Amino acid sequence: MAHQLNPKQQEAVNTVEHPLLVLAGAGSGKTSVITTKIVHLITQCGYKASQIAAVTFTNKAAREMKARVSSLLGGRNSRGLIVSTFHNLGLNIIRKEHKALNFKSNFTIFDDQDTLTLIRDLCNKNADADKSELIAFQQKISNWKNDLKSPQQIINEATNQDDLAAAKLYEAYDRSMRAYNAVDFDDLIRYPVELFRANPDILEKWQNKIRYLLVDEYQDTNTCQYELVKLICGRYGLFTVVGDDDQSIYSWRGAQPENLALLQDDYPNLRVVKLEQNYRSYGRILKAANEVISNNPHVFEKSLWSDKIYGDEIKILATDDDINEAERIANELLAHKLRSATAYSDYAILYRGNHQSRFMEKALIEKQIPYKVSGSTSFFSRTEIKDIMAYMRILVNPDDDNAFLRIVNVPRREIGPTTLEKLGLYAQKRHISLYDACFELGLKEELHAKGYAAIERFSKLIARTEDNVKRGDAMAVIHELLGYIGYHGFLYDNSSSTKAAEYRWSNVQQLLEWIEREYTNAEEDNDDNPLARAINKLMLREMLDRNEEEAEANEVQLMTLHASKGLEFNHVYLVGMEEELLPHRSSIEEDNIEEERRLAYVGITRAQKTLTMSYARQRKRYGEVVDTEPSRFLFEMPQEDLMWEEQQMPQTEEERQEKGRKNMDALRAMLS
DNA sequence: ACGTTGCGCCTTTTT
DNA sequence: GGCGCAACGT
Repeated sequence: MAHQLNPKQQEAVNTVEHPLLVLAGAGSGKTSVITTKIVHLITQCGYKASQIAAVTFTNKAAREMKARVSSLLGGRNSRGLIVSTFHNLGLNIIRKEHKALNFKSNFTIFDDQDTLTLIRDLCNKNADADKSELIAFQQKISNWKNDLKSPQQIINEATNQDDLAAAKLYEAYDRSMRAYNAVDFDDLIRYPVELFRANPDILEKWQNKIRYLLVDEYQDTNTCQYELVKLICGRYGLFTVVGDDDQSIYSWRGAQPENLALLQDDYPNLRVVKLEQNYRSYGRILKAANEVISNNPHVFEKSLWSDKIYGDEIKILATDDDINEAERIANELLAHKLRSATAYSDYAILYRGNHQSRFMEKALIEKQIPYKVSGSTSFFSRTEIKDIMAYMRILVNPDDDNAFLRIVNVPRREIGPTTLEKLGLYAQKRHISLYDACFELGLKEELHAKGYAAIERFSKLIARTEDNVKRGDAMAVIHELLGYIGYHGFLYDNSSSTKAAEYRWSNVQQLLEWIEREYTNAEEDNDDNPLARAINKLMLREMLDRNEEEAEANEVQLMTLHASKGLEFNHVYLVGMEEELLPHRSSIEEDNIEEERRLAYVGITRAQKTLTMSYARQRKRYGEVVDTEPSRFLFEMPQEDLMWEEQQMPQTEEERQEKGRKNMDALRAMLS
């Protein structure tokens, strides 16, 4: 990392009086610029740390930035400095202003899975719908929110029956979310914007609080997020945004790289600084990256250069199939490590989709290579985790019917569909939540005695626990709750093996540890509802890969290309370089190759010293073996810098195993 | 009311 | 090759 800033970087830091756009190519030291600038604002320009906010898109980036700022500031006070994701900033605004927004202080966050179940429930009342349709609705609603369109607007604009039906669904969705006292990810940005637009006094309060705003990865902002930036910065536009249109890989999430160009219209006195010196990659890698991305159209022309050495050729491995690919990557990695005395943490294996990690993991385990898969959100889609989270959410926010339905009969309490349907009708009639309905006197008439008794037992359990949580030691209460409902035993009864049950229980333990940590943090902040705070943070996956020490551990890093953005590694393996994978099939169909090319560009530019790419001639897809073709992006790279490597594969299984043994022996010999 | 089994459906990327 | 979902059996 450059200690001394180059003139362009210095200019970006020193430009304080004007709104500033920094066009920062890959590896051009943009994080240095942002962090140095924060320090500059505090030490040279009279800003208090608490008047500055820096916003990023991922928790990882936020955490790293925070660490770097505080190390740069040394002993100086960084109290009150906001470094967070857009979503976290929005969450904090909503928490502080929940009254003006008509939310109770114990509101909770719905993730995509939760919103999908809600949409399914809403649809089932009208007609039958299949999954892809539901997801389409979900995306539509998300897009409308990101474009700041209200349900009313959408209903008014609808021109045909289908549009109208979708718009009506949006309206019902919005109503339900309010009734649940819940917000989704898009709402975390949307509500602050609506709030600021409708309440100039509240806006002014926040404008006074945040005097200077810095935005990282600005090309990833959507309309709503840009609006939030504009509102907070007001007409003086005291901000620095840093972005690179070549690294825009989130358009599927509503990101509008056009926001880069829009800045010039919205702020005529905008200054633009380009950072074009790359401090990361060897020349050959940078050349290949530049050549690939030159196939895309560009709004801002820039040419990245590097004064580093040229480096080794880029290796292209042609492999037989996905299993063979994983084995050979593992072998390559191991051989390279032994040759160059590097650490495992110098290596990263990058892929297009999460499912690709499985083969890699298997190969790495076989060769006893330590690794870490990062960015996988799958932990939170595990049933045991969703169950416990649902318990937590109902404790925080009893109006959350979604959470209620998930756990009302888990573990089994003899509460079946018939009882629940009657409960649901009753609640609907009175416009109250399912939980509240449990305590209504009239409910007893509607239900069978047995059903009512079961419901009563459940609702009283929740009420009692909720009460105990408020009284004090929440974590002890939660552990007691799990013991009372016998969740541990439930896992053992419902898992295929003891081993599986143990694993699932250890997941629960992990979750409880995270909750405890966030809970303690919230308590130290004197939060009035620490459990709510902790659960919402967990919903934003804030604690994932937070352990910086572990990131430093000696492990090979496995992650998706999306998750790799902003990171760098000495040696990068980019696997699955095939048509229909990268570029992905759906992107080919939607004619959106450009974003896939940027994805490839992001992957290539993660590499500092060596880059190896691989493709498999055959790959299992939907369980069926399919022939594949090498990715077009391989042919877009300068061929004189590539080294295509074929491998004569042993024909039989025995030969293959024999060869594997020989490899291992050779490696062991080298080790000793 | 609950558990099991078999069928058919996808599978991009994330806060 | 893994999920949810529907149908059936207890």
